[in-house]
Amino acid sequence: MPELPEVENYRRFFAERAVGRIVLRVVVTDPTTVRNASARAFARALAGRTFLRADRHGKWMLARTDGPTLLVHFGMTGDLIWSGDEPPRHRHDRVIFELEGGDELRYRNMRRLGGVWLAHDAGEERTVLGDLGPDALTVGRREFLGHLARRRGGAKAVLMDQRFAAGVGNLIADEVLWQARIHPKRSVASLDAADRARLFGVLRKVLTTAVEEFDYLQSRPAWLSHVRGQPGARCPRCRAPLARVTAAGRTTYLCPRCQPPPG
DNA sequence: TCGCTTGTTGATGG
DNA sequence: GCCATCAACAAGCG
Repeated sequence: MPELPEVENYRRFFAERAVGRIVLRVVVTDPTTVRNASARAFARALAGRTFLRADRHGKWMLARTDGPTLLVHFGMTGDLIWSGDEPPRHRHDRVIFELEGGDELRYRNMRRLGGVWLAHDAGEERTVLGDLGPDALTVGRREFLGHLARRRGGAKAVLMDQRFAAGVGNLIADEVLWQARIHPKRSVASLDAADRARLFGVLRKVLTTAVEEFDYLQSRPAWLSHVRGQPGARCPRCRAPLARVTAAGRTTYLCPRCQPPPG
């Protein structure tokens, strides 16, 4: 599931359910999910701690405690599960936080892409998160355009580069480029001022909308995402059949009429 | 069996 | 050094 909008909703969910609560015990059912500590050290470091705040940067969730910070990446299939919504544990619940009062928060991930890390200070946090660009939801227009001016390469590759703007994944990139009428393989160097301004405005609009409507894939029939991947799908704007190509190494859907190819 | 999946990283070649 | 591509990781589905 998770690109920026999903992770932002996980963050809000975590803030509602876990912030202010004490961790009684941490159960690691899959040690490979804990990435920069042993399962035992990870569990011991968080036991007895209180979750103070939940932040997000791009696709990362950062859960602050009165001890170390818990860093969570959801990969392609990660999720947060609350025991009150789903009492029985599931085989893909790989880390379980037992909270004071008897509730559990569970990190579920079918595939093992993603995981959890601990950071004991700001330096460790930077090491784990890597070289992330500004968060794609909150980046300002000036900073966005400044970063864009220094980049070369295809528009989709740049949008999805976490060093450019953190949080944009394969689906959001397709949606943004389709709404902005920019071909995914178009070189960003070839974009004129109007293209760049449109790209920023659309990115902002798509992300803010998707964050507030968790089921935007279903609830926005005028969006590309609503029909993306369906056999025989047509452009919601002009009804032309969608094209399927590979760009930036990922399956990409676009409208050949609305998004004219480069050259 | 093969191909595909909303992610990231490292190797490789131009 | 930059950029594009591909394999690998991983588990499930059609």
